[in-house]
Amino acid sequence: MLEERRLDVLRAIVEGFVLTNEPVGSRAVAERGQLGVSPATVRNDMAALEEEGYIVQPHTSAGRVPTDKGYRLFVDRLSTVKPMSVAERRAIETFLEGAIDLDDVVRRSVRLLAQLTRQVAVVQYPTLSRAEVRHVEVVAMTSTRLLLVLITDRGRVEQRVVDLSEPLEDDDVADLRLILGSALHGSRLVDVPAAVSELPDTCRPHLRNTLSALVAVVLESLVERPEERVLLAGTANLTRSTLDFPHTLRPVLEALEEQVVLLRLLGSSNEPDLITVRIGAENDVEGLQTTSVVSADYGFGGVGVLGPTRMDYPANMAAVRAVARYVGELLGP
Amino acid sequence: MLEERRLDVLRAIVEGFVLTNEPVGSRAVAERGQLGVSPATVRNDMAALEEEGYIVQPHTSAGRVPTDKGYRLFVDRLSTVKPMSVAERRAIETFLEGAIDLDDVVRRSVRLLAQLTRQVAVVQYPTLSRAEVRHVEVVAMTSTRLLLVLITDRGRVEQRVVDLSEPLEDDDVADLRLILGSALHGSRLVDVPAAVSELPDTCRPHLRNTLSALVAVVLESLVERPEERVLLAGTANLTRSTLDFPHTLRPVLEALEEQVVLLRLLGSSNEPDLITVRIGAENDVEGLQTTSVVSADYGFGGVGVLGPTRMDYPANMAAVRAVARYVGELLGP
DNA sequence: ACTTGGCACTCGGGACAAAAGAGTGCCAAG
DNA sequence: CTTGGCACTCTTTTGTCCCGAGTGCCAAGT
Repeated sequence: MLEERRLDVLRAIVEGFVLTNEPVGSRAVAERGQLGVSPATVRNDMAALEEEGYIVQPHTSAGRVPTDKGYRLFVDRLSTVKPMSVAERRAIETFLEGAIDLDDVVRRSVRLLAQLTRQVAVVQYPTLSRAEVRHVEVVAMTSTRLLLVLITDRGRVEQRVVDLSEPLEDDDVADLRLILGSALHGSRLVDVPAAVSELPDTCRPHLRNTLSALVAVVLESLVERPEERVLLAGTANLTRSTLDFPHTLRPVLEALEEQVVLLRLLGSSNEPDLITVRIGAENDVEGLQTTSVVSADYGFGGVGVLGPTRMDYPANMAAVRAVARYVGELLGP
Repeated sequence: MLEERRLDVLRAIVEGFVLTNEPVGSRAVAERGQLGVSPATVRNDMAALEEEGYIVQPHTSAGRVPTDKGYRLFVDRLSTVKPMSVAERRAIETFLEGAIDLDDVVRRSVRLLAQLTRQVAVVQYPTLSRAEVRHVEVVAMTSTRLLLVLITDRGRVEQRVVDLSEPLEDDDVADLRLILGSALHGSRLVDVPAAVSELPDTCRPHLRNTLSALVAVVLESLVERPEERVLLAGTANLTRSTLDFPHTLRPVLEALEEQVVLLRLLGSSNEPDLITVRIGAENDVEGLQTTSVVSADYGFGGVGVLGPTRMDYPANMAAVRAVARYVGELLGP
């Protein structure tokens, strides 16, 4: 059927609106859209598209603007992820290559992504769950306070302070280190809970309490609070669309301060190389219902960008995918 | 001389403007300012104050607004840090008490400070330089890659990855750990460079290269890149004064993304219990010339808030001081 | 059955003018 | 030195008008 052209009209509207930030009228669509039809024809299609809820007009004598539903159709059926130029790929590569550190990789990635897309960028620190324990360290800070340090194979270090109910000798500390070390060395973090849960029962009585405390901390820090962190960059880019968000900016900034919220934004898609797009109200996060999020998984965590629903989806999807791939490679082996 | 009343007029103007965000006229000063004089009298004083550059009028028929110089005089001579209520002190205390972790202390402090002042809050992670080395760990990630971990007495952990030019045996790793450990244990971080710089010369030849590499990393991470980090919260509060910053918001957000800039903001004052206020152009940081910063040192780093020059200085100074004190106590022993 | 040009209609926004208000500076008197 | 009065200056508000953009609908064309 002639749906074909209607979709082209929608595409033209989306692209036009993204470009100009102004409602786009039938004439503009007819001319810029490369369809060989007159404005009047376009108007008919637009009426139909509006009927079905893909576009709206802000007021009677204005052009049309895509709705969330319209953008959704656009990304699902009308947009192709536009491949990045060679120059861009090289830029990404060289920019990330200089990283000296796990933290540095993450820091550089967010900044890069923010710069590339001119949106707010979010990058999650590699999640621990698939990492292996490389080393366990128990250090006495005082006689009743231990510092427990887990070092993983990806160069990540987790630390926890443990307060003890009874004081401890240096020898005991060494013992604990040994016990925990042999129990954990080489296990993947997901398997750690199983590996440690029985430990207290099998050790010398006078260490039992202390070991229980340590084990509890290990379990807590790994299971209950996976301590997933994210890094943010490019909030200044929100002001570019300050025209869009006149006073909607505040709730957005507020939402972005919550780590939990950010994690939820990146959360859902665990399949690498799948790009997730959440448009407007599809984000059931308070304050972000006028924004869209494009995210992807790099294998050990997520990366994404956030901006107004009126964003250049193809470009942002491309950038997110590219960065996710590079980060994945960088942190993979 | 009658300077006395002029200062009262200035105070009334500052307080009025902070309160209402609108230029304040002679009538308002006369009424709200509790001085027993007529508007006409006030006008004379205002003319004088304007003459001397403490206030300006945005346009001919508007009230007066304080200049940076006016605010400066205000904080120097007219404002007393208003003590926090008992309830507030208790709130601070209980809020910070729940911290489980060094990182957690910092996180809670920023949030608290942002909430208390309704400004942007900045808290620096405790600087390493006065900390003592509690433990040194060397872990082999691969045969040519080591992870070096320094654990300090305040529960802070510094880590660095070191790539080696030649592969290493497990025994060697243990040796290295021992050598570094005995050299560093107990030294204050500032003294570490001296403690390690001679090490390579005194050890067995076949470890010399590797040890040099490690030492180089230690030196670099401690001296050249002190890796001072800061945490930020409350950026959303900037939008409250979006009326002040119509489009000045963008450069501010941009500036706040630079760690270096934030460090400079907290930087100068190393004396605990001294509150530093930098007003408007006194911040020689690009983009922050329309903002003021109130900061203090808690002993191992700085805390502060940033907001429009039109801010409630006494209240913010009180909050910053209170938080700095609590954080200092919390991290002190 | 679509497409198209024509046409009347709606509305937002810019231009302009007049009026209202706020606040000042200055002066002359207390 | 203070104060009330007053003229003056600007900004802000309000109101009106008009233009242009864009639409919807219709009747004619293919």
